[in-house]
Amino acid sequence: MLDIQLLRSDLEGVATRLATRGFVLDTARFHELEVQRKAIQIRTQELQSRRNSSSKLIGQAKAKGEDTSVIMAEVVLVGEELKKIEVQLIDLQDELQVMLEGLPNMPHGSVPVGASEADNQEMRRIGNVPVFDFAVKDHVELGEALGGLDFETAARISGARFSVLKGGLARLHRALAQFMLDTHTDQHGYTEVYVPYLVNAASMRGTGQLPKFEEDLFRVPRQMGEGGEQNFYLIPTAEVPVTNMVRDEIVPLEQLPLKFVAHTPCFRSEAGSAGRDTRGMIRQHQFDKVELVQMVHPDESCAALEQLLGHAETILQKLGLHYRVVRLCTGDIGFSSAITYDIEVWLPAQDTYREISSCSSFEAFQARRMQARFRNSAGKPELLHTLNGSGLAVGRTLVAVLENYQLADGSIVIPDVLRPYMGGMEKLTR
RNA sequence: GGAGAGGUGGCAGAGUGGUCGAAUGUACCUGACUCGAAAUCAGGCGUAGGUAUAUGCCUACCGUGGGUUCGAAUCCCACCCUCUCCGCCA
Repeated sequence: MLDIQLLRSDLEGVATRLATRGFVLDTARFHELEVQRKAIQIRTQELQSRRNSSSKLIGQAKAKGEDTSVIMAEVVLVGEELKKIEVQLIDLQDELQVMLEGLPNMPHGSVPVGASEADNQEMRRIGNVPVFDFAVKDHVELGEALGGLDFETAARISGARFSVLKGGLARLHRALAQFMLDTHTDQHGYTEVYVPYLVNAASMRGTGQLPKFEEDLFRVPRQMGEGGEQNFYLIPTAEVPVTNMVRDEIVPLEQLPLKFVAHTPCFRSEAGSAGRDTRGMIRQHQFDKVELVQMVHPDESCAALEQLLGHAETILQKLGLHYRVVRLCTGDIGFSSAITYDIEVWLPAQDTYREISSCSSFEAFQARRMQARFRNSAGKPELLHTLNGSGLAVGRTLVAVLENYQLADGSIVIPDVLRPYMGGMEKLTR
């Protein structure tokens, strides 16, 4: 959420910056609502003030045993007008709130201006494109031939966009997650957390998935007492539960930065991506991810993003996978993000780079929605900056390992760093 | 699932219809005492919003949402959450 004070003081400036990401801010409507809000709020507060002081007088008069009928008749009139005008004020404030929650974050000044993916900037390529002296197979072919990847059974159990892993492949998947967690906790200073996979609407609102992106989520209806209904939502990323750990909290300054890592499944409805990436494990309703989350002092968020990106890159480097880092342009960054870097890993069967991590700084956008604050050096509560990034998407990393480490006979060499997690196994064969 | 207790400021904890935005303690800040510190004493110290720039005034906020009332932290209703005991259970 953007700071409404900023919209009030520099509406055109905000509109200009949002325009760089293709968002049209209805400045006329906002201005109109603000004018109305101002007038009605002033009137409401005036009436409230009169009611309060009259009521106080009634109390004093009654204490002295004086007659209060005149003043009480007066304050009843005030009360009647108040009732009407308060409804108007609430409606206006609701409409402003809806508008405000629908506004995306403003891109950081360093983000290249562009309309789409095509305008993203490649920052660097690390490692080399592997060369094969045989025709490479994709991960589906490799996995099925190894007897460890089974989409048919998954379809029977659940449907499309699910997978079943077996034997060595299931273990390799687990090894990857363990390796990532250990690296981030032992070498990068993150605290491992285990968190709920079902969260409430307030948490989804806090990180920005709600109210705008409900169709991307799996909702789990939940009957509460006496006709009350509250939904749970399956997390689309660990970002949601982990970032919301500080919702409505005031973190002591000396505890910053907070750095958490979590390995969780992620659930996405993939509405709107029908027909895309239907083959294989690239785009699934359920996948595992190791997520890095930081809550930092506002002065530190840019540096923290570079560090966090480096932490994610370390995993790929240790696995010996070729990748590139892309800086997303204003037209391609996510709704809540101020800056985003994508890491794309090389997939030889597709002869292309595919996103395997997305690292973002949200500045105060999520913190403002969550009321996640710290106590600054002056002793005043101030909004935190939040960041997160995949470190990495486990399913896609498995795909990358299979495709990049395949041999001519369809077996897979286990990367050195994973062997301790594989009982010393060097090669995955049928 | 059953029974009971409770949710108040950074923390602890009073407060059962009017001078309560809220005692008290503690933490924190400032000052005094001191060579300095501790102790002690004095003062200050919630969040958000409006107005607009005045050390100003006003409004809202005591788990959440409704209601009663001229007036609600306080009374009524519903819900959520926490704790204790019993039952069940991985």
